[in-house]
Amino acid sequence: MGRAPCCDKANVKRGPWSPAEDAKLKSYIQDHGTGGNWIALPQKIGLKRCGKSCRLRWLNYLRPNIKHGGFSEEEDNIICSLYVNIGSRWSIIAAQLPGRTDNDIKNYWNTKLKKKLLGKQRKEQQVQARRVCGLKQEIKRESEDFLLPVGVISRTPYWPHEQNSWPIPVAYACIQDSDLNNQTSSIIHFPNNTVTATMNSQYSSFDISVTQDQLYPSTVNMITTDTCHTSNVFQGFGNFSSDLACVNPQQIDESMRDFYGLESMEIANGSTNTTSTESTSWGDISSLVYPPLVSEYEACHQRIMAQDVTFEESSYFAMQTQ
DNA sequence: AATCTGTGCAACCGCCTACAA
DNA sequence: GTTGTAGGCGGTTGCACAGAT
Repeated sequence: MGRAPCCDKANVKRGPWSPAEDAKLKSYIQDHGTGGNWIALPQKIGLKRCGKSCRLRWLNYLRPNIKHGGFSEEEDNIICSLYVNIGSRWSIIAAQLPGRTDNDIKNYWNTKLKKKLLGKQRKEQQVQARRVCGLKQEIKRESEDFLLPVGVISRTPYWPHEQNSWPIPVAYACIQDSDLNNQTSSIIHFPNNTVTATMNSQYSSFDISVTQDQLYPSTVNMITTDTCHTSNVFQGFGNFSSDLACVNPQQIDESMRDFYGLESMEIANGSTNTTSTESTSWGDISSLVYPPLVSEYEACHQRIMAQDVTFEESSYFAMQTQ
């Protein structure tokens, strides 16, 4: 049968640890080690504490070389970078920061770092909003001067969050090809790359290719049951976003979605759909740590190559590589 | 001076996985 | 193969303190 019960929960002390308890636990572990059995440890040293509580106290507070507070700028960057790449895997993040505990990093993130980043992002958004406003007027002016060929979108496309972090397209077109099963291609030119979206009405799907300086051509395919009016492709994308699964193996924190302009990656029915990568071991994650921009670019590129990315992320990827 | 509100952080809770019996 | 606990982890709670009203 199974092991002996963990502890008598009715007879264990809870709440803050006293200095005497700390001293007892620290002294014993330094002399004898944990013995590989946390549950038996408090009884051995006469502490009326649950073994789990002892373990937590040792790991988060009493362990030698623990650092508290005073996170450096470099540590901030590492935490942010890893959070973007792997989410709230605090123990993995802590493993990259000697002397830091997962609990400490978690608290630091929730109470300070998140707010710090949001403040930074709001400032950037304000600047970008002013830019977008000016560009919108410019595009509108230019499109009015243009003699548009059949199929070219003559309206400002729907970008779910263009007021935030979206890349600004410099040109876009919608082309209907009657020779290819009435496929409709939408081509969006960004300053340094091009996103081509081809709608295949037969299979209710989109083929999206992102080309960046001819170096990273890649294709993703998004199946959808939605319908998309050829004259309104971009509005269609806005709708599809709600049907797409979140690519990251964890739910991206609301604030971070906001930070990176990925709010539209909401998941249908409020579920936390993830891809098959969820249970993947992260292995050596050092490449994800630094420098952030390069690692995010590579991670995103890998996902695109694996056809495991949403349209929004493709655009985000395009933006990041500019 | 008293009360309210926000913040930081230690500790707990509940869940999952590995593994001993 | 099954059962049930230990260990580990992320999310949440609750308390102490500081600053604002």
